[in-house]
Amino acid sequence: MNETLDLTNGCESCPIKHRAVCARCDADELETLDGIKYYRSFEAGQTLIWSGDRMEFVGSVVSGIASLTQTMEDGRTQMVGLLLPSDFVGRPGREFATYDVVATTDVVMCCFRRKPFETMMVETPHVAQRLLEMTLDELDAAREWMLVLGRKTAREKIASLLSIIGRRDASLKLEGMVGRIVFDLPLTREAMADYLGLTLETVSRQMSALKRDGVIELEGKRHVTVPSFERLMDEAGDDADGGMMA
Amino acid sequence: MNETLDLTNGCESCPIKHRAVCARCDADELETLDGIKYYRSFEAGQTLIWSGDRMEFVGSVVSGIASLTQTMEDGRTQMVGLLLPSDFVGRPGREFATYDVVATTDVVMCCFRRKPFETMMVETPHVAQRLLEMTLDELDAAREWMLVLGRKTAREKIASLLSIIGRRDASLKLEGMVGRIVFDLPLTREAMADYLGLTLETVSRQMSALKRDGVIELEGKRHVTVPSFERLMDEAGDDADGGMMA
DNA sequence: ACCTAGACTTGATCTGGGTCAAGGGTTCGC
DNA sequence: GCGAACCCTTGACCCAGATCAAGTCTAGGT
Repeated sequence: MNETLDLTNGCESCPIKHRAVCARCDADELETLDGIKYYRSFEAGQTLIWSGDRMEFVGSVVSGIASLTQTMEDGRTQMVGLLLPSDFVGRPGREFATYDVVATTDVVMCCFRRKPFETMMVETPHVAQRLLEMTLDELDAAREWMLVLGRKTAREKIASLLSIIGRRDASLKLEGMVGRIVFDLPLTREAMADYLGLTLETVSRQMSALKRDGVIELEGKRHVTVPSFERLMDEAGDDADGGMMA
Repeated sequence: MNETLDLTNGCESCPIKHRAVCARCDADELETLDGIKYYRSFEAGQTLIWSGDRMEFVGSVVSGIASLTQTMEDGRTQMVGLLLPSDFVGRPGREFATYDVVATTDVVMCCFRRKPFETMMVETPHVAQRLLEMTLDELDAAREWMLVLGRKTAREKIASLLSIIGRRDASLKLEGMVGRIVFDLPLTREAMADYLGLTLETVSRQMSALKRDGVIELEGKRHVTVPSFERLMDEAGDDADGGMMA
């Protein structure tokens, strides 16, 4: 299940893309980065970082999916971020983690030791600016998610999640987000529930309902076909310019 | 109701605190900033920026409270950010707003024209780094709020909101967050509901319940006394080291 | 003094999604 | 091939919070 690690892809996934940071972007600097940058693999289900742990590295996801989750003492958990390839993990300047980071599928990370990374960041304006951009994108995503969590119905929540995953997945293959989309759900029903603030039973019921109503087709539990992305957006309540013409 | 604008406070509220940006931090540079930096007042209820509008400025809140809200076509609204004094508004590098920004109370903003601010940001590493820090803080706050929205009960949600406002308000006056705290709620019941993903009736009922149970005391609708901050934290489900000893 | 409007409270009722419980399907290891 | 461990589905029931509907309280305005 663990794909072979492709270093070229690793580079393409790198969100930093700066010669002083990403060795793959400028191979002749590899020497000076020895011991600062390294790859690391995690198995599905493994917790990469526990909340409260000292963070030894920051880095970006090369392949696979990880998630940030918060847990209350009584066990209620909420996923607060989904880390897809090229997403950045870790907060420069903060020594201890404030969320659990869990591998949802098998994951390969491109890691940098935290301390030297921080030093480098101060000296390299490019990187701070790139990180700022990425952080602002994450903030936007988090806020979009707050609307989903606070105001949407269970059905809309599921449709929203499917459209996010579908969009991100499909954007690699096509432009324009119209018509048929096919992808594999990288999340269990329970993980979906944790993301959406629902129970896994409700997720299951709503998936069945969306299937019954022809919004999605399911092959097995995970393989999803969306016949009409506009219809899905509609169900999500996002209505991205959809439904304009009668 | 609009307090007299105190420029000294304006400076202290400034999150940027860089001589090339904040004229008040280095008065003799004021000349060169003419036309770039300016103050602006808004009345309670006024919408500072509409989602989709071109953003002419970025800036920080000097006094008062503003909020970021998202609205669905059918009118459901969710507050996705609360802007207290010193918080930054606007996304450098993005031309159009993605949320409504609404003045919850009368608000004074310290504004910078967007274009020159962006140019300056590229040339001044300090500012990008400071903005990164602030954005990371906002991201943390947003994620904390996702847990609240997704997994907490109405009573816990109210307690969480009160503890956030109380903490931020009281931190100006005392350290250590223990015992009695007194503050004025800057939000209507409806705004609280929009923040918490509830209806205003539920907010009202839970406020009454917390009062009945002695967690808070109310004088009028807005003046809140919290006899025991630990108790409030407990109600919020945060249990900040509280309840250790039987 | 009276009127109006906005902010808030409280009650009665309804319902979406939670909870509890009993299955089914697949994929392991043996 | 058989049990065990997951992951998922479906049904029956219940309850927290939404919805609908009166009010109350206070601050202005005339």
